Amino acid sequence: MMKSPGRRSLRHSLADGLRDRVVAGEFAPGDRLPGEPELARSLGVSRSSLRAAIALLEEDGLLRRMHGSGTYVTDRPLLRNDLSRNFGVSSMIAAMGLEPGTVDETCVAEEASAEVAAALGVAEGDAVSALRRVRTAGGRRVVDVTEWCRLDVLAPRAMAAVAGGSIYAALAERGLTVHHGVATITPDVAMGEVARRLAVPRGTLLLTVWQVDSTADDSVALASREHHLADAFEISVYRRGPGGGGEDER
Amino acid sequence: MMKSPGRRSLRHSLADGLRDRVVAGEFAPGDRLPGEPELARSLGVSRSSLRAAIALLEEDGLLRRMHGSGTYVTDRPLLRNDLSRNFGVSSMIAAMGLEPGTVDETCVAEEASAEVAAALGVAEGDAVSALRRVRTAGGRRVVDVTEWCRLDVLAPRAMAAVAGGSIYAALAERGLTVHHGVATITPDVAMGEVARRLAVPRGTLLLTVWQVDSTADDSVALASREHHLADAFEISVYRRGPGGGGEDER
DNA sequence: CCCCTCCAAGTTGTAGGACAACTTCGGTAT
DNA sequence: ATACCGAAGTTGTCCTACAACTTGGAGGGG
Repeated sequence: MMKSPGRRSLRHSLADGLRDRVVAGEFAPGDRLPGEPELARSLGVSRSSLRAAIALLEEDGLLRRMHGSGTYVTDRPLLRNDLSRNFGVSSMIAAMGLEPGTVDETCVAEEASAEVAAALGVAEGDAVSALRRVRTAGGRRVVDVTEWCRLDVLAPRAMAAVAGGSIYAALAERGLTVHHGVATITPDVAMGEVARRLAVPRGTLLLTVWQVDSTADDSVALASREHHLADAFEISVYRRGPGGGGEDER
Repeated sequence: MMKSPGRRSLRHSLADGLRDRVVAGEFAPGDRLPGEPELARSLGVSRSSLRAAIALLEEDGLLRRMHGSGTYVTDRPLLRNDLSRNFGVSSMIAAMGLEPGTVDETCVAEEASAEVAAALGVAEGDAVSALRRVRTAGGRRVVDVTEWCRLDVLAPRAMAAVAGGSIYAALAERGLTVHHGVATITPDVAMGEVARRLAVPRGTLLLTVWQVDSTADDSVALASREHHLADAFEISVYRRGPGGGGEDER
């Protein structure tokens, strides 16, 4: 039938549409959705596709299906900062209702550290593009971000053109849409340059997020390190299982 | 057709089976799986159910489907500690190849703090069951865990019977299988009692995980706070999107 | 020999219908 | 009032067919 939005797979478009309707409040938490046959008819798609879309949202924890009963909206209010979905610091800040900003932005070509080199698949010491900036929320410095790219992916000049915007958007314009990433979280304290950039005393508690982003074909597009002010915002994760990952649990 | 394992929905059983075969190495990272029709026949299920199972694993980041080409195993090596799936500290420790242990275990009824009360849905100051213990990995103290329950869910006596085991198992025996949870992560430093229990100097960096676990019908079953030693193990998260959650990204 | 085009086979994506398994709720008999 | 039963509605699974897409190889032209 209709095939208006983008050309991602139909079930993803359907899932997005349903997600929007849920967050818009059309279906309140705890409500039961219309039956699949009816909903599929009203959307002009087959029940198969609709079910695939619902499965995505169920996996996200937004919906919950009960055999013989119906499909319900989860009671859980939307996570303030769901680390498994929200991408980009500015969207996290915006999600809290604060005005995102950028200061102290510098962009250079630098030699890759061992860690960065391993992530980007280059040799240690090779030149890579690096974009460093401090993100502000309502004028307050909250995150110190450094992002690294291979030179052939985004030259320093192109990286500098990002200018306060999202580097994901710049990559997407070059046909490199980030599909997923793996983030590692460690506690930390502000020292030296980081403390100065964030304008906090040495020893201030930080949450450091080291992340490697890849495209749909698993090629690494971006590596980044974010130093978050501990009290700036909460970082949450929706955890599934157990029961989805094998029966260990001694 | 056959319906051997458990009686969770078929697609979840299929997903578990496939996941096991992948982690067992039957399909190496980058490999292409057999076609859906063939795989469905060999498993004795319909292609619809198989597709639903594959969709789950794709959402987990384990598989990747490409229209017209095939279904591939993700290159990403299995995350050491995927916070969005691994449940329970002992399984995290076991996943690292270390021997999990428990020391300093105490179980009492105590008055609920404001935070605990809000999570469990009781009034502040009401009595709740509390289980506190230190988890060890290979003999080293790595996590200080406190878990709270409503009295009618798990009485202190029943909670004490857990004795070094998983509280999830104890809950499951009472028909309360934990279906999902929401974890909030903050950096922290060891102070006072926590430092003493973990046998580290004051000021040692910690990663604190506050978590609320719920059953399939969204009723809260358990709240917990874990103080992780910063250098004990890495905590990682697989992040999907962007493109799955609406087009913000200024 | 190299390169380009085109086609055929194989793959995943979607459609649509049928039935099974399950829940819910109201009616009915006890 | 209570227990039982059944009809209606819902999600779960199966089946077949076709559309959309990718891949690789055959074949021809340079």
